[in-house]
Amino acid sequence: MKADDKTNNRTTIKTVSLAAGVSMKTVSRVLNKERYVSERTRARVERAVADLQFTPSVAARILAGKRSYQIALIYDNHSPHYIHQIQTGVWARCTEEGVRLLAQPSDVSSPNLASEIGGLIDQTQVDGVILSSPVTDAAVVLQELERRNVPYVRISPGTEQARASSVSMDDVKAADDMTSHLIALGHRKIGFIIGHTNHAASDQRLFGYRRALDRAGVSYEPKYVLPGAFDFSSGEAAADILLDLQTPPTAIFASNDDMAAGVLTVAHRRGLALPGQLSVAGFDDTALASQLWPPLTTVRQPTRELAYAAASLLFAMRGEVAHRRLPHELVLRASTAAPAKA
Amino acid sequence: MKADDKTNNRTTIKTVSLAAGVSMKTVSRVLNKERYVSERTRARVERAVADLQFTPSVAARILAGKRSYQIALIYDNHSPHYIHQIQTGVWARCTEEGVRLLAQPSDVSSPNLASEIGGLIDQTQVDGVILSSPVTDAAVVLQELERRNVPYVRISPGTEQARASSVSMDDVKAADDMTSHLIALGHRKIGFIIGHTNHAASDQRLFGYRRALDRAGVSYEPKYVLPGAFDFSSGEAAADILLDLQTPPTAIFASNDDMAAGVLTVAHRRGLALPGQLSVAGFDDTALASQLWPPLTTVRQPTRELAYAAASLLFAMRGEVAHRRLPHELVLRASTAAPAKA
DNA sequence: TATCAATATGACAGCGCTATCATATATCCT
DNA sequence: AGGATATATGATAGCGCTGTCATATTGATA
Repeated sequence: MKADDKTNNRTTIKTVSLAAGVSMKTVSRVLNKERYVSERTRARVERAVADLQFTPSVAARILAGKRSYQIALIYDNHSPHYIHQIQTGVWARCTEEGVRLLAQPSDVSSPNLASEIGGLIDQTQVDGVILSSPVTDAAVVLQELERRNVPYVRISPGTEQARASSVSMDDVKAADDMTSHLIALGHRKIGFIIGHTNHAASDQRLFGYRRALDRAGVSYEPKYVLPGAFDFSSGEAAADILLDLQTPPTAIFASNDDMAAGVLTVAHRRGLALPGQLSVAGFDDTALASQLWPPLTTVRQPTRELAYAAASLLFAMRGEVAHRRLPHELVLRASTAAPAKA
Repeated sequence: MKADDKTNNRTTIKTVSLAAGVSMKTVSRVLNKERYVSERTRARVERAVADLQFTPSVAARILAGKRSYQIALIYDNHSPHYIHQIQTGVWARCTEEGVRLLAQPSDVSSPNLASEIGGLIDQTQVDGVILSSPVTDAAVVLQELERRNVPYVRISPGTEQARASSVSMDDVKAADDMTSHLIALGHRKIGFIIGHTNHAASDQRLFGYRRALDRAGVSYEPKYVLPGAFDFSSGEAAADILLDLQTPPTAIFASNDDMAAGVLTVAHRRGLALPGQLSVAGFDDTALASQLWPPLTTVRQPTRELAYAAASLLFAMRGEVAHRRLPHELVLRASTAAPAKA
């Protein structure tokens, strides 16, 4: 990349101060909405800023001040749709606040995760971090952030920790709701595909499934519960096993939509009538859910809203720990129905 | 967000220079891989850097130097999957280069698009920009970047411009290939759903479709060609119209996978046997394509690779304009087959 | 009117780097 | 050997802001 010849005619705070007839410091005060600036002066400065189309240099602000006007979003998630929602939500809130967002993909299984994140902080001096699952549960990361005294918020499906702020939804309740829906339709043999083990939500959803069965007096059958990894192919694999059972389930509840899509594919491949011979439910309400056939019954996870709320929490942070819980919603589509008579 | 008490014990280039027994400037030279540093000195400095876990402050570098070690990726695309691929590709190359990536969602239809981007550049002093479709074709943006002398690369499906570097795939050829595939299967009545009009690729794909028909001596029927907007519901709408025709097409080629998913849904809803009664083809090979039923025949667009190549081009830029074209690939799955006998 | 706090503004240092220029040493040629 | 280069290193001045401290200016209070 060619060295860009910035022939020093940048508009700086000095240019503005000259134009407005005040000191640099006063311009700085206006820019930062500090107290003790008279209305007249403020107006004059704002005028000059607008006329000159002045935009302060983030670099200089970071170097001189304590704030960097940047926060980082750290994620390691293989669902593009989920990440996109998270990014969009956080970004929206950042824009309102005039703060820049650095998106930082990472790898929770990397041995030097903590030092990578430490490096990021040193380099960019971000003044806050938002963590999305499963990085929310990487102890080394939390430690690193605490050691460096960097405020952070966890977007954490289902889990709250006393030490750090978080936003979450009630995964247990959501899975319970979905399972109860299937039971209400008349299903008694309900398969369940667990999510990836490094996501805290996976346990929560499993627990919700069991709780609903329990309450309804439906016996829990370990053979109906299989591990998955939140991806399409693990959904296919689990579905094949479930449908090969002597008494296969009449409904399968997958811990996310991708795995549910895998179940649908297997069902189609086997020529099953859907939803008559097999009901399928997912979790997340990704774009995928409504584009499948039959359209997928699922749980709408308020991802974008969670992300937005997380950023709000970060900006409002004053040292204390806070938690926000956002409501989920059962989205009933055509992939679930009463089981066919035996 | 609480003001982070940076109790000034930051490791700086000065700390390192003291430890290594050289001047600050020499440390800087090593950091920037400049010439004229002896092997012995370089080793000593690198040692000190490692020992102290030193990471230079991006802010100070930007302020002092000409480079900012940051580039921006500007996009406005409603396909999370596409954006994710682009981000991942660019990010990978940036990481190799030690450059930070700012992701900048934008809105091509916004009247102050140019000034937003101007502001971004002023604020962050990015030393290069990567544009993804459809921002690639927003004239105001290109002008703004040129005016400010910021190097940029366009990730531009199908279009090359003499004035700016770009990476692209051959959309015309790809659409031609797919259409030819359908013709080879025996289809003569082939529906086509055009992409969103603000994407340059849309025209290209349409042209490829026509060219293939032409070459094969299949007559072009305007009634088989409908507008779309690259989203699921426009695919559904177009499919409904096409399948309501007196002599409906035996195959439908949609300009992207989302619209193809819409076509599949309509076909299922109408109880058509797939692919016997209707072949469906998409474009992009998003994750969706293989998760639908039947799995979708589509064109694999090398999105990630395009993004990676775009970043490479940007870093290698020395003022001259360059173009790279990457190969696409026909992905044949179960959604296309010979038409059923009439 | 004198005294104090609250309000309003500015001068100036310095954040952590890189650019520029000066200087010192090694290597080459005729 | 004696200059002319190429190589290697350092001293110093900013980059564009914000923090700190000093200095008005006002209004409120006794």
